[in-house]
Amino acid sequence: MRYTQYLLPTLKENPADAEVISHQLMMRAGMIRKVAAGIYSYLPFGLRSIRKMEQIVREEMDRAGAIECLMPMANPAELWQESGRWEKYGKELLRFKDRKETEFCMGPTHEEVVTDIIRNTVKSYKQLPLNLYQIQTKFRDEIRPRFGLMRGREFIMKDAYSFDLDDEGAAASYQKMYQAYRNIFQRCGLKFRSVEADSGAIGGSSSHEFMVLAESGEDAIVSCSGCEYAANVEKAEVLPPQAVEVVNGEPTKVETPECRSIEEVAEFLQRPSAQLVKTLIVETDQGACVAVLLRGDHELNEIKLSHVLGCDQIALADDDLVRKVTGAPVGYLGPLGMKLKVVADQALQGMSNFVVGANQVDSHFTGVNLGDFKVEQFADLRQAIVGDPCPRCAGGKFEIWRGIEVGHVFNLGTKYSEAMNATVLDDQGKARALVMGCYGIGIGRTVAAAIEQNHDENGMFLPLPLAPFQALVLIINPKDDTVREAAEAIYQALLDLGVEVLLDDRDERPGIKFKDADLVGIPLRITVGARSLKEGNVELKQRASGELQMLSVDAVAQRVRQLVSAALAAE
RNA sequence: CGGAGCGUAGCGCAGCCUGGUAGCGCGCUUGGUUUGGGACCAAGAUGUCGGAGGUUCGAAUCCUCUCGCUCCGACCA
Repeated sequence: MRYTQYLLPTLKENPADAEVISHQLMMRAGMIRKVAAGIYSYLPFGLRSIRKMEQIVREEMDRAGAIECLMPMANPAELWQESGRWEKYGKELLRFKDRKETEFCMGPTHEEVVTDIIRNTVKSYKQLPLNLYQIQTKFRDEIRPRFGLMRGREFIMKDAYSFDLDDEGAAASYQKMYQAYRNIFQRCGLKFRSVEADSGAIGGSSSHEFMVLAESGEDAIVSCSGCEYAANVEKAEVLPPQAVEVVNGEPTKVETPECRSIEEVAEFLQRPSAQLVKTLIVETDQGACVAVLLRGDHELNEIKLSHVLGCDQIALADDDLVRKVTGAPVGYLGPLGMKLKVVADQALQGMSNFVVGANQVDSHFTGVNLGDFKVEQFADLRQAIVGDPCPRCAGGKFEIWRGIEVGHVFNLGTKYSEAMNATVLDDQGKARALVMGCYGIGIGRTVAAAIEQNHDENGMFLPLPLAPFQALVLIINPKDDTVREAAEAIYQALLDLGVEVLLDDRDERPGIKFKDADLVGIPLRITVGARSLKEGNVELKQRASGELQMLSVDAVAQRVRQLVSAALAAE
């Protein structure tokens, strides 16, 4: 491809609305343009990366035995009503009507459609297992789209759905996908972790997320320093504390004027915050209020709590509600005399003579012990933190990373097959609901995550398997016939060798070309200029490492070919 | 959804408070000089000032409504 015949509109300045690096760089490198909030066009250069990602995914899915199909973006409401999600999905589901006033939605995911296909076409266990996948544009009307391709409303996703007769089969399908996902992100050249995840509202027994490690990641994950355990912090298990000997104190009311936060109380009473207990009031989706006790220096994990309470959603009560249900102002709540149901983090079982709020302005109790009030239930309710002991091995400690969720594998069970009556006959001639799994990869998000992980102050350097082009031939001065001819020869040689190459044949000053080259980050740059050409040489620079090499005009194409092959083979 | 802010040339912004000929930088066009890390000189082109309504002799500027976009809010007891 010749630059002068291509569309690669680079920007010198960052667009005002781009917050994160990948968004800024994808805009500046002419990969994407915004059309509306969370909705982007993929310009030619960006599309090349997207297509590369898709192809890697496609190859690995095929290799794992999945079969590609393509389902429609427009889904009839009928199917969604059948699964019950037309009501449940909420505002993220973009709904619209056709000219006949029939209701539709833009598919945010395709369990309904795929289940409909399978129930209509698969009748016997002999046709199983099956795994259908597609690479397709999804639409989720996110509350707050942001970060460019990282969290758009319209985005490209690979989604796969497996169908098995029983749980063992489903587990095997799951395992295949898990391995395929590891292969995919490995091939992309990304630093990632696969972590245990909460399966969220979708339900199901097991779930793993694939996280690309990056500072800007929206998720926090823990991994063990000593073993393979890794989990989303939402899910990360915390071990119960060591039992302590309870030294029986007597609850004593103390004045704590103007001390509302844990820090203020700890400071005022001259105690570490780990000797304080905080009381949070949580409102469940059923409208009930519950008091939650946590050690002062710990933080609530709402996901864990919602599981314990058996509800989908919980929210911290606002100040007014707190006062209404406890009679006390925020900052001075405590379990003594609490009328609400009380649940406590298991860490309290390792505490004695702690401090709690007195349900009265400017007052706390010291010397409080578990026997002094009633706790409905103790459970693991807190957020894991750095240094927590590993729940799976002895001696391992938690490390915490930030990650970008690029893939998620779920075991769905029979939730959809039962709701939609997708059954096959087993070898006894009995109808059985299919056991399903679903498996997603955010295509655009993975490319964005790769940029988050691979950039410097001058621009991006996507790993070669994802880069739009593999090599760039940069002509310092296209008006110099000798230089231009040498560059053209190299360009042609690379094309003949099957290398994806961009020829920067623009009549621009060298500075501009170098800046653009760094910005767009094509992995291998061949600079052809009069200076080195005098010795019959050109310069080969690797964008990511900065490694520089002088090579003869005749040798450079072969060398590039080798480097490309090596990079693609390093799986 | 709550809170804050922004819509002025392709991009980044000033002008608005205090109403009176719409500006700057980059980019773009033409000519010339330059040419191994975002050059210089000269001459140009480009705007429904997001939209609608109002106040006024006069509105980018003041008022009302509206649309779009961005940021913050999900741990604080």
